[in-house]
Amino acid sequence: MTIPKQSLRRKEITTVAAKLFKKHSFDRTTVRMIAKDAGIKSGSLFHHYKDKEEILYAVIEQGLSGALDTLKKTIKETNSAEENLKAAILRQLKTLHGKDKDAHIVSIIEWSSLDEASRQQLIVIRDEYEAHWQYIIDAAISEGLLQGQPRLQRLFVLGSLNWTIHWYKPKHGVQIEDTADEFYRFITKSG
Amino acid sequence: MTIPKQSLRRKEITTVAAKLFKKHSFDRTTVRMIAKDAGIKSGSLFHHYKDKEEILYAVIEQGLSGALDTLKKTIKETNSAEENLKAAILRQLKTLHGKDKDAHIVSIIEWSSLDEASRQQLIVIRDEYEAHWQYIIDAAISEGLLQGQPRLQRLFVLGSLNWTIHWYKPKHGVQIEDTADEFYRFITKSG
DNA sequence: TTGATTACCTAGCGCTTGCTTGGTTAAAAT
DNA sequence: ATTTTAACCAAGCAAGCGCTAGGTAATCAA
Repeated sequence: MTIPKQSLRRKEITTVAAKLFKKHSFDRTTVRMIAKDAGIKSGSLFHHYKDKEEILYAVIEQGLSGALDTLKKTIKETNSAEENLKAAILRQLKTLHGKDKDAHIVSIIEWSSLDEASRQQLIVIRDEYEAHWQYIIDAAISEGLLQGQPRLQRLFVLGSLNWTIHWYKPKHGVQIEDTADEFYRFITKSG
Repeated sequence: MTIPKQSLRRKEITTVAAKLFKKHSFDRTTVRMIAKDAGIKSGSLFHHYKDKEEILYAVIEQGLSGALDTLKKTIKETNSAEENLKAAILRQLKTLHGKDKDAHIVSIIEWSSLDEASRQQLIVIRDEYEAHWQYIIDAAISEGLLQGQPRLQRLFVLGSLNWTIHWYKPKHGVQIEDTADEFYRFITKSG
């Protein structure tokens, strides 16, 4: 049987899989590749997961949960709407480009590789994540930092940030903080 | 032999493939699916293309070239930097969500499915496309419509627009023009 | 001491995949 | 009238894929 949903070993393998899914995509990553990097034989994977798709599910859950936790903390740690927005932008960029990036990037890119049932389960976390962002955006609009339709503002802001996965390359010299600052000025610049 | 690079039939099949690649992704679209929708047997596909990857190449080339032509026309038709920017935003959204969207969306999403050699060839069109956008952004900065580092401004703007492929659903009632207007206000709003 | 549980391995099955080979037919060119 | 070319089909091969079955060794509770 498979059953053990929260073992340490499973988490390790999930992290290995996240790295591969991000590098090669889900479809082009074979179970043999995952097994090799995890140091086991391919058949042994199915002791931990019932099928390959469950590995993707585990990766995406890890990515979404991690990002949600970070976002929650960020909101708690700040006081004004401006601080909130600034901090959330920086956190989002760090989530996408910091050391735990793999799982979260996979959760964005491979969402459509999940089957409908898995998506229905994970959408709960995703919705909560978006709701927290919406809260930040709404507050920013109330303070006059942003103007316009709340939902569209959130989609524009998050879209720009998420799109950085397609072009941002960390370099020594250019810090992610600089990009975050420039982006904050990009979306506000009213005062 | 394969040789006929610009036949009418090839264009038809490429369009069929674009639709499937957008709906199911490149990897999950089989040559048998493409053949069926094109009304031929799967083996016959290889009379028109040397392998499956060449079909993707054809789709992406179609998508990029189409978008580039449209962008060039848009720049010619307008006069001021403001008109230029407004028009380019609307055209970009129409390219992504209008009737010829498939090939262009595939050119964005499946870029990483190409092998290195194909990418090297197509990067020329892509660079020209980005250069035209940079021209529009630079002009907008000169006029004071935007502020900041030119390259980052372009990436932020295009990122937001391209990200709409993940959420925009055309509805009767809400027009794409409204979204374009709201986006223009989102990125400018200095005056 | 025994029995269950966890974590693996060995070996390979069955299926789908991209692609090939050798032919056919109809139209166009000579 | 004959040859060439373009566009297809029929049949199937080889490779790679996800996944399974049956077994072993170590750990741990009863």
